[in-house]
Amino acid sequence: MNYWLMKSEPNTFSIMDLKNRPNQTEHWDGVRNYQARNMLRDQMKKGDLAFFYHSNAEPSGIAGIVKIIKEGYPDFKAWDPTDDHYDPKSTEEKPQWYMVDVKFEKQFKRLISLTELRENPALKNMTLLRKGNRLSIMSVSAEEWKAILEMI
DNA sequence: GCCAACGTTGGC
DNA sequence: GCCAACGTTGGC
Repeated sequence: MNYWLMKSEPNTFSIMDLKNRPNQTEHWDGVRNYQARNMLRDQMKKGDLAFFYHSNAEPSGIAGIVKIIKEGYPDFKAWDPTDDHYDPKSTEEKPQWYMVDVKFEKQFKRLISLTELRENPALKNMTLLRKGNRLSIMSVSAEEWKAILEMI
């Protein structure tokens, strides 16, 4: 069982949007970075939990938790020329990009802001807080996961 | 294989 | 809107 953090811009897709989806389930598509792709494809397992992080938000921070309900499979939106995330390098025979399916698990009573996360000494080595880290999918250690839950 | 130019992310 | 930090592209 692994823990993760997944970023989304709430203007595009927020935790409330996920909560309001049929079955509270959605594809986590559109990841176009190889490091993040590898985690989606190879490491995320059914039943893993992930923080839903709101990026480019006011404020940015962790809004809640989702569960991985389907492991990595080809991101078919990369094959659709009319889609914003279309990538001609990806084909059905040789998919370049992968996605997982997630299900809404819970929304925190309040958002834990990036500022608060930075102020927690238990999180000082967290990937999210490292300078220049722009990955949209990150691994979270069990210790970090626990420390964040205690901040609610 | 190097690296400059360009594009993107995302905090502020 | 600015810009630092990265990732990608493509000429050589």
